[in-house]
Amino acid sequence: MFMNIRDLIYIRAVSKLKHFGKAAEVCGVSQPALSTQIKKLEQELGITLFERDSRSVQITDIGQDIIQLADEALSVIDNIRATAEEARDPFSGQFRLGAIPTIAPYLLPYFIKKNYDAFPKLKLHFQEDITERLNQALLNGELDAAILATPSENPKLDVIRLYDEPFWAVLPTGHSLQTIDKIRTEHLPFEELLLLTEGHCFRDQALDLCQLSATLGTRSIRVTSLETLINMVAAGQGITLVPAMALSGSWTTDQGVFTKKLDDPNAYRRIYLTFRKRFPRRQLLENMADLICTNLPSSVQRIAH
Amino acid sequence: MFMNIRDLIYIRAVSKLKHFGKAAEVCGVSQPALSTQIKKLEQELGITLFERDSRSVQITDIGQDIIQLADEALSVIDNIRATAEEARDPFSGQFRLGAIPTIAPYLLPYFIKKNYDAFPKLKLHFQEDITERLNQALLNGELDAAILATPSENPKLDVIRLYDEPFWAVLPTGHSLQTIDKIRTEHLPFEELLLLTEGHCFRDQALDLCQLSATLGTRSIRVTSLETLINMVAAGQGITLVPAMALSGSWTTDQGVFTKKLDDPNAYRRIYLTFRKRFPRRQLLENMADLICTNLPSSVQRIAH
DNA sequence: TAAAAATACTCCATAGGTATTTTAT
DNA sequence: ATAAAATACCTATGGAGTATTTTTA
Repeated sequence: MFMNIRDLIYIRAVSKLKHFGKAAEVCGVSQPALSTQIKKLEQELGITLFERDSRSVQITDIGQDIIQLADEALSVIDNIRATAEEARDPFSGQFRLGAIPTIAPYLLPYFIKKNYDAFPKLKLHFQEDITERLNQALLNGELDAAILATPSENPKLDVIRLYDEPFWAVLPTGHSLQTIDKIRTEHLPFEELLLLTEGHCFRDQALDLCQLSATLGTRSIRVTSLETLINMVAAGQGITLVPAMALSGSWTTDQGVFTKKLDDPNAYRRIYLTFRKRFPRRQLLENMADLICTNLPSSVQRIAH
Repeated sequence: MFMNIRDLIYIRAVSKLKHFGKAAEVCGVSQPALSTQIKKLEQELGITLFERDSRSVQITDIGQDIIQLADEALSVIDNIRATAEEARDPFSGQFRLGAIPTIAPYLLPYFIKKNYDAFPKLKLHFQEDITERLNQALLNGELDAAILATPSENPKLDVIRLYDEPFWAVLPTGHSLQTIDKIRTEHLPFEELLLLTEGHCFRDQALDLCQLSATLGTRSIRVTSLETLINMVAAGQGITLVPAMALSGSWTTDQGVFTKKLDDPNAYRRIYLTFRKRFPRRQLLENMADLICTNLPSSVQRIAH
């Protein structure tokens, strides 16, 4: 014996129609079913809601109060259904997307407009941070997905592969390598290599490619953006590597640098959409990944699914 | 499959404890019971409320919204229970009492204070009107009870007998009847009789006692209060009959009238507490009737129950 | 007599229990 | 290996149906 949402619907119907039989019909149940349920509710509450005989139904004072509250409760319940109904569309609601600093400023401009066109009901929120903190945010539910260049090793997370992004060399104009047709990794003067500060995954990826220890390049001042790195190259402070999409702003020799894609099959990184395995709107993730892949610049290689 | 109040309690518990097992314990059910109910609710709503695995439970965005609404709904449900709980006391809430004009001004002063002392939580509302309209108000639920001098013939209504009220003759000082020791009905000069307007039951009761036709006394101007009637007697315009309690204001010969109880076993009227048979707070009616009976002036005869 | 609510009973859907499996750390 | 949720399966409660009775205008 426990008050039921259906009971509230029953007493609301009776209070409106002042007739058990008609109320039962409206509720789609038999008159005895409705009568017994109302009687049970009255017993549970210990009060009489309706004064009734075979001719008429009258609502008691307390019944009036209770039914007003029942109306309130039912309207909140309706609200629950409506809220759920609206949210049932996986392409609606909010979506919190993270991206690392060596991707966000280059990829998102492509992405935002397309995304809005494809999912107009989706409210996108962005967060730019380094891989570690994005992973953290994913795990504690502050983010729904993140665009990373690192395949997560956390078993709670899963990924969709997006694209492969080649590495380009950035050298000061007039550098001896400018005359070489195909620049390979081993051609690079490692002692001149400028890198982002620790924590940025691209730093590790570059070091990895060059088979250098992590301690190298720490002499440099703390650099947290690829733009700054290229500017440093232009100022003759060394050379650097950048991911392909960082060059879509078309750096030219006019600005004191020249750029060349590394002629090396290993000189690329793989970009992933990372998310919690349990994230419920999986379809949204798939569609969003597709959207990203079909709107990439030609400098990167899309991965088909 | 229909959303249940219990389901809302379950999801509230899980959202608080972030743990299905502990939530189940708090709810007093087994973990599988709670798990399956929540899963069914999620299916019914078509959304995921919790992201869960064997290590952790996280609330989804939409889950957060739904649980907030569930909290609202549950608080209204609590309100329903609390309201019912409070109203379970039949001596609380409001009570709308009617009384006829030949009773209300004389009885209620005795009654109000005693009633408040006996039922401090009861909010009394009074309505003074003629019998017919009070009966009407009783039947359509505008009144809970009425003090009448007419035993209701309506089968929906029931009565508790309260007291018998003798009739007194009111005559102008110096009237020939003043010298008679025991005034009997047949002594009265019917042609001098002043009465209330039609609709007042006391008019009919007086006519009935004197075995007069209803047309008599209509020559008089419209009088709707016993006070006025007595003043008219004092002014020498005739004689009248009044119910005993109307004289508790102690009219004296100084004011030009003398009063005498009629020496006639039929010269009284019976007063009833009238109410709908189905009125749920029967105990309150009984106690209120007792209260009235034990606080009457000696001019009337209480009826024991 | 007629109309409506209450009661009696039977049935079945489903909430809940126990035991077990799956999953992830 | 452990902790927790999910699943399987069985039981029992209680909501709903049909038939009938009671009530009252």
